[in-house]
Amino acid sequence: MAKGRQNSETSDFEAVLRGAGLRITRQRRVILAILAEGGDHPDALALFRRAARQDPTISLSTVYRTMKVLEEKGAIQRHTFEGGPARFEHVDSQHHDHLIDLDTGAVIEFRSDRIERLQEEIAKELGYEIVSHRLELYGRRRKD
Amino acid sequence: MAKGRQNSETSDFEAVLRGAGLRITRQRRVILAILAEGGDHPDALALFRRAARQDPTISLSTVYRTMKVLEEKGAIQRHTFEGGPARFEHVDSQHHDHLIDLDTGAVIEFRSDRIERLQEEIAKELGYEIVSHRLELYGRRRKD
DNA sequence: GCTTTATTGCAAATAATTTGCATTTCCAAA
DNA sequence: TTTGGAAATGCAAATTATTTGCAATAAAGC
Ligand SMILES: [Mn+2]
Ligand SMILES: [Mn+2]
Ligand SMILES: [Zn+2]
Ligand SMILES: [Zn+2]
Repeated sequence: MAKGRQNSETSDFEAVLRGAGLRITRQRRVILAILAEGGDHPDALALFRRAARQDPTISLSTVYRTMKVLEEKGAIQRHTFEGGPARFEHVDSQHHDHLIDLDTGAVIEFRSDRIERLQEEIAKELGYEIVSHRLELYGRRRKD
Repeated sequence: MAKGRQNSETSDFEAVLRGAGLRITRQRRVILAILAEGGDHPDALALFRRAARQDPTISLSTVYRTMKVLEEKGAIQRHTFEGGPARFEHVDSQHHDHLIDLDTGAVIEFRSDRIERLQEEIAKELGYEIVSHRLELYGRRRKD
């Protein structure tokens, strides 16, 4: 199941690259596979280290460059949670926002159609069209 | 009116500093006055330049250091809008979120109790207590 | 005024990310 | 298949934003 998913995701990525007239290099394949499998939110260095296990010739520059180009193509998303470097995630499923556990650093995903709708309303009232947004909750487990 | 406001705000700041056992220096007074009057969201460099007009001896380091200490004391807020350095604002009125005009860079403030409430609900459902949050809308004026 | 200690300015250090350039690799046309 | 040229890579150096060490300065309380 992870295997099947990885393959299809990887192919999606290749489709994205090809569709954008970009080349499919060994290092891009490795990086993309990691993002697709992982399902988490690694930063550039984490991504680099994981990638280096599969391809020791890969460089941090390439990770950064790949993230930039993939972000432009809409294949990944870049997050900059408070304090800390940018983190990346594979864009496959629907949009979601994040809750960061201040104690563990865990990133929890959630989605609220009501909030999404309210944002649109607010923007409209102000005479604006939303291009993107960012909603992050920072909190701690409630002890009951 | 701007005069009266400035005075009271400045005094508030001094109270915050005094209360925290911090010293009220010439440079802090200048920086704080600028934030209180301005009502906008300058970054460290902008703050430094404005401050330098009133006190040419001020340094960028001091601006950064002052922002850090005031943030810890809750007297100011730090924002990190997409791309671009941290920006600061005086905390006086009630909480609000921001909409950034992608074309002009303008920062528009808004507040929605409904969204605030929904955030709480979501966190609660996930078993969390919100400590802080960040909601930013990025958009452009709608042409009608 | 004098003493103590926080604060400052300056320069150097750090952290994250980007960029210039020579070299390698992809890929599609032959 | 081979091959030519453009795109991508690795490495080192550059940038950007912010922090920090340290000697000098200046608040605050006496
Ligand atoms: Mn996510
Ligand atoms: Mn604001
Ligand atoms: Zn959202
Ligand atoms: Zn809010």
